[in-house]
Amino acid sequence: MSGPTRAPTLADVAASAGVSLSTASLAFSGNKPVSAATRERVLAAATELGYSGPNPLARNLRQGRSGVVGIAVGQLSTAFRDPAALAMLDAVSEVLGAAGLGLLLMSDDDEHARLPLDAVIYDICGRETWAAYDDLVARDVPLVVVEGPEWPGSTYIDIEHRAGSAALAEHLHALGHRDVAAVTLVASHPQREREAGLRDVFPDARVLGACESDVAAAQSLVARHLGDRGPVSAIVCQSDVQAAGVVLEARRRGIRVPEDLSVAGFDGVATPWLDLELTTVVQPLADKGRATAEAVLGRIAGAGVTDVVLPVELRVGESTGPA
Amino acid sequence: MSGPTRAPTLADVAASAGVSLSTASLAFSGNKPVSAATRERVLAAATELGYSGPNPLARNLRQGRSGVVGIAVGQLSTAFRDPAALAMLDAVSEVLGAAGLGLLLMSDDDEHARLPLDAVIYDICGRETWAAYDDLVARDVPLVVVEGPEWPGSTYIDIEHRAGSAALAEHLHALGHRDVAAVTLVASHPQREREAGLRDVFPDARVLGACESDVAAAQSLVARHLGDRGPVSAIVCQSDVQAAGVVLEARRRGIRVPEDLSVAGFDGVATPWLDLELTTVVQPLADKGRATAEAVLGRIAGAGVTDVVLPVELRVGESTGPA
DNA sequence: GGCTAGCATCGAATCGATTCGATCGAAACG
DNA sequence: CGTTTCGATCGAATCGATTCGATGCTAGCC
Repeated sequence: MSGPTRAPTLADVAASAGVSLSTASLAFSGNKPVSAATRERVLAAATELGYSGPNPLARNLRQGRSGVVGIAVGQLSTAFRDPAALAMLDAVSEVLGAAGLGLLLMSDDDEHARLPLDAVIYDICGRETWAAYDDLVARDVPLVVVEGPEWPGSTYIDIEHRAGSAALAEHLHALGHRDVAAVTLVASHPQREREAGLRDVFPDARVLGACESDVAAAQSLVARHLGDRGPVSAIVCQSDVQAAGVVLEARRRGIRVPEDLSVAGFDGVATPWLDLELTTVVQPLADKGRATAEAVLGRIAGAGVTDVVLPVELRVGESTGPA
Repeated sequence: MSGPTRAPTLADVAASAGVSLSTASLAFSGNKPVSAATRERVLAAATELGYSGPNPLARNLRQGRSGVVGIAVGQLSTAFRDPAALAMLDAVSEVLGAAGLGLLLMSDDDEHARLPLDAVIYDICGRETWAAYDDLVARDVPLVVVEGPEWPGSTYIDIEHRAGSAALAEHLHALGHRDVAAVTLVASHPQREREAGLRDVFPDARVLGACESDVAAAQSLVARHLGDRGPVSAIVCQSDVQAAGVVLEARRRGIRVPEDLSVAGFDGVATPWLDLELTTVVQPLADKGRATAEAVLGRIAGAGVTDVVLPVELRVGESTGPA
């Protein structure tokens, strides 16, 4: 009938239903009881006017919350290439989704200061600095840091990097290995912890080099550096994906795993393209994600900071054997 | 000095700087010129009061935009297990991020009606129905559908499924193959197009079965059904990840690729854990992501619907050979 | 019958900015 | 010198809801 008339608001609905704005609001939100008849009338008026529910922007302003939680993951392209990151993300999303919160991806080059975030999850992915951090602190946005360095005021979720790494090292030591090398991730807090665990058993373990958690990256790293520093009977990696790359590259060069070289991973994710089961340190990825999400919910609800450290478990597979 | 006083607002800053609220606003937004001296004064007052910039929730209400774009991907855990999805996501995020927009993950079980979204990308991932769709339409949220069925009012981004699939089929036909089977994705619009392309060349090609784009899923599918329906000299898959699973499973059973069986994929992503290059249909994943993001920007800016169909290209690798 | 409870509803304040139109001075111009 | 123009600033309206406190009305109780 009419031209491009503006979208109806709750006030229009209230007027059309013959009730006050506040009653109409209550009919939608259910925050206080409204008689069934009134609710009917309001909803009918809404349908007739083509009103599709309260404007979330307005509600957000009034309530001071946006319902959106950011998750900083460094570079998107590399962060999710590892199934371990996905497993955790999945659990985070599940818990937050059930609470009605959305999850917003933040890659660290972007300018996110203008977005309204109720909290931010900082999943370090190999970086210790992050441009937006100070800004978030200034804006009083609750922060939950996963496997990062502890920061004052932020909740801290972690796993037993050092103990897990040491348990794996002891396993190798018991097998008779003495010349052990590591493929590491780029410098970061968890990386240092893991190296410390390795050195608890092998004080002068060598570092072959650092690379991302990526099959191809590990392959080319090993290809470049395997012969560099004398004989090595075992290589420990910082992810199963890296370990898979090392196994594949070793085989390509005629080195048998585990007969000639033992290889170990970290995480405990499935590697279906590898025909042997990796020896690895299994971390509870889903638990980590859930703990992270629950920490977020707690912080949003105003609870204090409660850190979590989750246990890991050595799983001996077929990729390690006697020296 | 004082107790838990409420966070300062722009009005406080304006008062402290001795300017009007509107001038203070302009000093931050720069939407109209403000003298340098005034801006200095406002910013100084802000610093002193610990004001961390205009509240995004308030700005959002006023401007009617949230700066957040949703992306629906079905199940998170399965959607991003394929590097093709990640490559596209990466490009989307890059373009949207540059425009100051955030990307919010929507898994299809969640209730996202309460979130303020400026637009939604619908990356089908094998599903044709999606609970929130009607709601989004009712709320007039611009929709961009990637590889989905066309829906009135939504922008449509696609690739040449049928032509690409047919080109691959012709390649196999030229190699002498006559008994060809397909591993498919679950029923969906692109899946049907691709089957049509296959049947343009092999009218009675068989479907071994459908599974997700996942190495392990393809392996077990092939393990169950390879012998089911007589001899097959070539298997076409709907993703390189699936194809990798088929290659690995074939080898496990002593079937050589490509000597005994030709295997083809789709997408053109890297499969570093496979020691042979797959024959595949390469799609421009980054272009697809960019086109999607640009469509979103256009729709948010109020532009009309402009669909995009991107070309694909056959890449002959080492996984296909003479029948 | 008078008094108290309790439920449904309403009016008004509020969330924190952006932005339109008006005003005021000073510079530019003839 | 009078007038026009333009830039800087201000006041007030606005975005669209939620929510607090007050009011009216009905029912229950002694």
